[in-house]
Amino acid sequence: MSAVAEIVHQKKFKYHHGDLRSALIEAALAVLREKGMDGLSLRVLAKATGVTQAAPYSHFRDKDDLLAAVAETGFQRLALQMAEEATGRNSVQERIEKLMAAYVRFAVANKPLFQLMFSRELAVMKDYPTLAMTAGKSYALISATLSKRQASAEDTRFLTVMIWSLCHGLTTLIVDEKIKLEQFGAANIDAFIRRTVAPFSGELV
Amino acid sequence: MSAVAEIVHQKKFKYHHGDLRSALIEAALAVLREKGMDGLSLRVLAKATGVTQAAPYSHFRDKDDLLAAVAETGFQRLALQMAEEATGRNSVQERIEKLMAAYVRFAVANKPLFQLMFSRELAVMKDYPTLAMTAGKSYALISATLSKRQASAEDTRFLTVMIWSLCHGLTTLIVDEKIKLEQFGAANIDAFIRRTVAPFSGELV
DNA sequence: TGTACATCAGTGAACGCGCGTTCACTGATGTAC
DNA sequence: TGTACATCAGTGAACGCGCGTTCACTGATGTAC
Repeated sequence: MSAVAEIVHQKKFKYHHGDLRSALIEAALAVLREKGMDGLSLRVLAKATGVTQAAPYSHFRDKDDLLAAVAETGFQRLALQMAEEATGRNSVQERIEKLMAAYVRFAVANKPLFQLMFSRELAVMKDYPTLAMTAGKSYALISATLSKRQASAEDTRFLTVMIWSLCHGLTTLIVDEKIKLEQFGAANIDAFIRRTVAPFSGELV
Repeated sequence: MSAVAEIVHQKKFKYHHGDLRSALIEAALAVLREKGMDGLSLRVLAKATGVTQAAPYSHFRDKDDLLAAVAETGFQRLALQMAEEATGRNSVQERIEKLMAAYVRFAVANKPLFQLMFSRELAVMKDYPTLAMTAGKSYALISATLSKRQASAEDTRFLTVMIWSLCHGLTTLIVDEKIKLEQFGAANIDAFIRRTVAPFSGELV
């Protein structure tokens, strides 16, 4: 194969990217991690995937569409991480603690992504049904754990909201730097959570 | 006074605005309420206060400086609303419930402002010492209430974090529309909070 | 009371920027024959 | 196996926009005498 043919061959592969859609989402996650929400523009993503700035429009209706897809990936990973961390734990309290720890850890490790997932802009995106479904997975994990107790469905529902609120509040306060762990003499997230959950542990039987 | 003189007189009052700084903050609050965070630009605020787009720079170093001042106003109002709602209540549990209700209500009534107050961009703004101080008032209100119980200072500190997390989480989940009150058959915020706080009410003695 | 002057809040024009989105197009691909 | 053709992912140039910030300036104000 001649050098020119080789170039043409490369060109061939370059022209039709192969999986630009996934590449864009992956690039978005990387940009979020490195530059935060403000650095996230379609043009940047296009450049990052080696493609013209108009190319993303072949895969996403507009920027919101791309954002929704990124958020959905985020929710999937969050749920996965929570599920993994809680496997093998049988005590309800221990499972809850692990779920919460995974939640906090995910958010801390992916601050801008977490911010995007729970941003108000995204609330408008209930036009994206699969996103809503994926977003519900974390809730479902907590709810399923709590329903192992002997309690009415309604009781479980309210306790789920409470746990999720506690978890989400703790997480956002940490992520947004309104609470500093060191401030409370907590060595790590797990200890801090255990301590914070302690007051109402009686409920988790 | 002649018509011309009157115009000059008006002009006089217009040129030196009088209290542009306050006017800008007030305008910002209005814009946030009506258009949300995205509509908030210095140019818009300048126009809203009837002033040139460069005028704000006489009162604020840059946009962040203005944003910090707006957020501080928000924190002041939040703390005020919380303190007002809790006065006259002596039971710790009742006070906590009222403080939480005020917190949620404030956030729901001022979604974009609340969003700004707790946004990560603002976290970088710890260069604004008075802002940090004002932001701590809500925490202080909860902490003061809880310290009325018979418990160690450390115990109080952790319970404060827990209550604040619960409160803040519940609030943001409601504001960001991840939780719908109706979904849980709650008639109003107070009932919902009472129900959510119930599980660990034993701690609040 | 009247005048000279320093101060500084606000003007108006301009800067450069990155953004989302559109458009007519072209090149690569896979399929039908 | 080879050719014609429809499809559509990606190109490259351009659109209009609003933004934060700067700059030399000017007009109003209050103070010192």
